[in-house]
Amino acid sequence: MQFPAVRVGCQHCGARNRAVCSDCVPAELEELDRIKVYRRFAAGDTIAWAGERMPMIGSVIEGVAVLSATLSDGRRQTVGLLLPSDFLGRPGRARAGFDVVAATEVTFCMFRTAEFERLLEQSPRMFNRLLEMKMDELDVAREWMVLLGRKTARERIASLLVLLGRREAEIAERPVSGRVTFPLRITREAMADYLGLTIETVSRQLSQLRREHLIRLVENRGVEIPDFDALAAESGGPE
Amino acid sequence: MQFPAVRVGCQHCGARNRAVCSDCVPAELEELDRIKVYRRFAAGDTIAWAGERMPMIGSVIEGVAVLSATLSDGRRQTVGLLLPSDFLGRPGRARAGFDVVAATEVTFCMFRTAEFERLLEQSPRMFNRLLEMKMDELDVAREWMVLLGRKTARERIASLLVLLGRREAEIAERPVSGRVTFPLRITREAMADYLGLTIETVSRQLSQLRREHLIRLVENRGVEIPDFDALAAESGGPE
DNA sequence: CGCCTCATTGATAACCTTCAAGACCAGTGG
DNA sequence: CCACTGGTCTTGAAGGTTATCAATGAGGCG
Repeated sequence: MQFPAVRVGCQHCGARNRAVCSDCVPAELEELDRIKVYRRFAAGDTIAWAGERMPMIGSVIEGVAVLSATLSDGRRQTVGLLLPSDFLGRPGRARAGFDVVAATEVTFCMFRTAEFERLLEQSPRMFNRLLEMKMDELDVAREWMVLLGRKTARERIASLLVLLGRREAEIAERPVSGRVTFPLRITREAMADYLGLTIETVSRQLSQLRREHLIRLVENRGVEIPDFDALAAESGGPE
Repeated sequence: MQFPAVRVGCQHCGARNRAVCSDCVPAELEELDRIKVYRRFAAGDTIAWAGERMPMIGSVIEGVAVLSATLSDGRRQTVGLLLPSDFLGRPGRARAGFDVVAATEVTFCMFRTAEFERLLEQSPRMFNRLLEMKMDELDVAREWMVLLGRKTARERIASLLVLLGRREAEIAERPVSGRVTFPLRITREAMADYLGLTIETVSRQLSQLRREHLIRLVENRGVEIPDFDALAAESGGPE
């Protein structure tokens, strides 16, 4: 299901400093402003199906969407998180490579693919920014391959919480150490799909971390990390 | 250990039609020709360490290199294969994100990072090609995330053999069905690192597939697939 | 209240890893 | 020539981690 969403001027956009448009000059922003459309999706909505045409591409403004693949027998693996300012879509390719699903209510700032590609050609700044973002995504995907291939369930949970906590602190421009608190916006199922686990294992490992006072859970969806570095030490990182 | 390698003119380069330089016009090729250096590495050589400076970036001309991550306790996960024409390095970033290791003897066509970046700025064609290649890498990495997160050991082995068999058939320009034969160039350890398994599990699953006549092994390193589609059906693909 | 989704917890089982032993082969040096 | 060594691979037995199956609880909403 799709809802209309309030359209905000680019100058006041929350994703402005990190999105694909972040290096744009005022003239380019005006152009984007003219062709952009806001789209809001409810939690659970499928935004695009793997293999189907994607008529629009754009940035997440608010909320969380996921990229995921489904095997024939129903097994599912999330292969990417789309958080505010992240870009959805592959310019130059008409079809989606993966399912795109709204994990929470999510708002996109979208463009018709053809129009966006035309602007991209005329804006080396935006083109460059897109390359940077795609290379960042690639690094993130590869880090996640390490998690999926080699980390234990406990380490996977810790890694995810560290990732979300770090992202939260960055956005709030707070130090990423000591006490960190943030809302877990996604369900256990979404966590399991992302971590390559089952919801039961996710639940058990969260409980275990809670029993060890490495985290606290507030009504299932709020996370408090009393000592960020202590949790990070459980995430099986490289050093 | 590093060996000198014969320097070939770009016009006659085997990677020319698929590498980052594939869309370059003659003037750009001349420029690249002037600043390129060939480097050859022996199987097992470490080409770059994660976190260290990478003074050169460039394309694989021949052989296989892998990108991999190592956790503090020695667990290792391969996160990318570099095959001929693939690009190594992240323009704009001085340090390697992962270890780069020669899986076989491998030859690179390399450039000083700064010089390459300068050319990149002046060549929208090459810039565009680089973006395409990075987005391809991203899709491949995400497909592999599905394997690492959800597939069984048997499916992982089948997937790898199908991948290698398909590439072999493509290069030989033969149909990718019926009987397919190719050399396994890599060790069981390299397979295990790529598949997120142990060498024992790799060995057992290969033996199991052999017992079921889905594959034949010739002296441990040659693979014969009597019925490609039958093996593909064991790979746990999406449909 | 009944019904739904989401989450937790327990019991059991499956799969893969770990530990261990041995085969095979190539290279090396006595 | 042969013993010795190191590397690669296979196979077996045992154990651990996670999945599966099942029951229950908590919270939202008609």
